[in-house]
Amino acid sequence: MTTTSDVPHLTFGNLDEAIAELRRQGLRLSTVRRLILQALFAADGPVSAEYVARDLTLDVASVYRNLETMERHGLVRHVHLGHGPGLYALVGGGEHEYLFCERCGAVRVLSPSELDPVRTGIKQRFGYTASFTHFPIVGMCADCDDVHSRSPAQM
Amino acid sequence: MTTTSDVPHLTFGNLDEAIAELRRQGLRLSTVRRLILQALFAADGPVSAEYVARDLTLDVASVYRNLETMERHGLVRHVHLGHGPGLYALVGGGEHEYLFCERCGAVRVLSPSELDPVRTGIKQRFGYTASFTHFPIVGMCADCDDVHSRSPAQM
DNA sequence: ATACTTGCAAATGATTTGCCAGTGT
DNA sequence: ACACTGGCAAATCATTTGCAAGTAT
Repeated sequence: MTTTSDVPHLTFGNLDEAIAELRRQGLRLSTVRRLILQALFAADGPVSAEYVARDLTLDVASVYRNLETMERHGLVRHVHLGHGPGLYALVGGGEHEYLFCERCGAVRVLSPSELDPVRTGIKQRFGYTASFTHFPIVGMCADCDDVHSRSPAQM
Repeated sequence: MTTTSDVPHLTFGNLDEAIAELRRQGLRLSTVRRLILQALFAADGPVSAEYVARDLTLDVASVYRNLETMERHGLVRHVHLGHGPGLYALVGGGEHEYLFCERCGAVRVLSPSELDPVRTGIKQRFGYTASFTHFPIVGMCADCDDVHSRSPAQM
């Protein structure tokens, strides 16, 4: 599986901005919260609560609780790429919509503007204002499409 | 919450066709399987395993097992509309892609051709061949968009 | 007759909640 | 000081698996 987002996950310019926002939201800055933000900031894509907890030797429950709190306050967001746990990422600067290849697992992270033309088409045809932040656009990436049409072997 | 699919969920022309396909797949027709197919056929949209089990007084495990088997054989498919259990529907004639309003819960069921223009746009821009059968297009339906822009009250 | 299916119980994975001790402001 | 937060245990929800008895072909 290839991750097409070579650019490190764009979020707040730096950790301090995220922390500032957290305070602006009236949230306390606990050690655990700082650690979680650091972890999300360092990650090169969305990660599971379990991963964060294990990585930092924190209780998963605390991690879930904090992610949920920070999500309610707009600092964090989670996606579902297929089955398995939800994956969390910092909200911030740029990218938070997803294309997911169900064959190889490739995740392409996009900034909203990149999907605006698609969104416009959907709005015009169906009247829905679509968002691909919580569920990705699922499909087959170009590489897998090729492989797939060359070899008749089904997935 | 409004279900925009007024037309009964299109699948196989009738139950017998689904059963014929089941046999063609080398699967046995047990009482439980017939009941499940009937239930899916009668439903006006995708339903949870739990719902089917409760409705028919069957064990959820059996229902899951059968749905999974039939899904592997292409008779059935499941979607995730938000959190909560997966929702199952018969595959067949027509409609099995979804638009889901995350505000009011409205589900609009579409046949693939209706989303082909959207798919084409995605293919051209990103090289992905998208499918909205497993995850819907999530967004805000026209009604909710209106309400939302009129009243500043957030969801 | 044989292989596949069933219900029931128990296991698993993801996430949530209750509770009391500890910490941020 | 006081309200919020952390860890730990237990609960909950969705789904899966093991197993012995029952059923379809």
